[in-house]
Amino acid sequence: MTNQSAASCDGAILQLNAAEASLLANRLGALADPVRLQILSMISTSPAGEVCACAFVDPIGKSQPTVSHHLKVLAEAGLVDGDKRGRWIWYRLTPGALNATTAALLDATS
Amino acid sequence: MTNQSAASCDGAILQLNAAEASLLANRLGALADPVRLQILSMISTSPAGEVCACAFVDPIGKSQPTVSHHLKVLAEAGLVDGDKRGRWIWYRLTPGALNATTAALLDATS
DNA sequence: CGATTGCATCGACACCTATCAATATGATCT
DNA sequence: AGATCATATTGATAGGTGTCGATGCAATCG
Repeated sequence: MTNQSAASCDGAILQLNAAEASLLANRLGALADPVRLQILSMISTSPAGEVCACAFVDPIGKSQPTVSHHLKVLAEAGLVDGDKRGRWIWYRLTPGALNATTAALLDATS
Repeated sequence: MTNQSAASCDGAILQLNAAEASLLANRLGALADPVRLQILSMISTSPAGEVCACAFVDPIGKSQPTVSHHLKVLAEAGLVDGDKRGRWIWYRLTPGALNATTAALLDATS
């Protein structure tokens, strides 16, 4: 192989700009936590499609403030939506949000 | 509505145990960074399907050690694979790795 | 051989994040 | 109204992470 060091490192084009990459990274970051994945899993497998906030603490084994923190992260990422009914808040998955994120990821990586 | 606080918070079952959740969270964490997403994007859109490590630094605008760090994270997550040829290391996507992660995520959230 | 080049590693730093105890808030029950 | 309960917020802390300059290492070049 001849020496073509300059040419060897050309040809790669930046498809994803920094802003788009950060946006997608943020959405993926909201998913990259075991507690949040367990929360999403519990909601998705719940017969009613919604779970009371109080129902996460015991199975997941974290404190109530910690669970509350993760629910907030998920809500701010648009992955879940809380509905206050009486003293309780029922969380459900935001329709299409998860699929949108995975689709964006697969799209960004062709 | 009568007071059934105890019953109100039952019925949600933990599907994803902590170990499975951590494993998936780690894989997602490897994706949850703008620089790493840009790296994956550049490789995926490269005509040859592989990109020299030196080709990431300029377009992404981070230092060489920083890029090297992110390539290591991606490699340890099994998302990319580096092939040393001469003085250069060519990175390509690990076939199926991205699809496997998104599939695991969608599966965990039914 | 010595010089150069591509990449990894190290050390340091700033920043972010997960976690919990304590407390606040706001709604319901008695 | 006062007590109780579900949830959020605050404050503090420990550990993780992105970043870069400096340096080391291994391979190629001259």
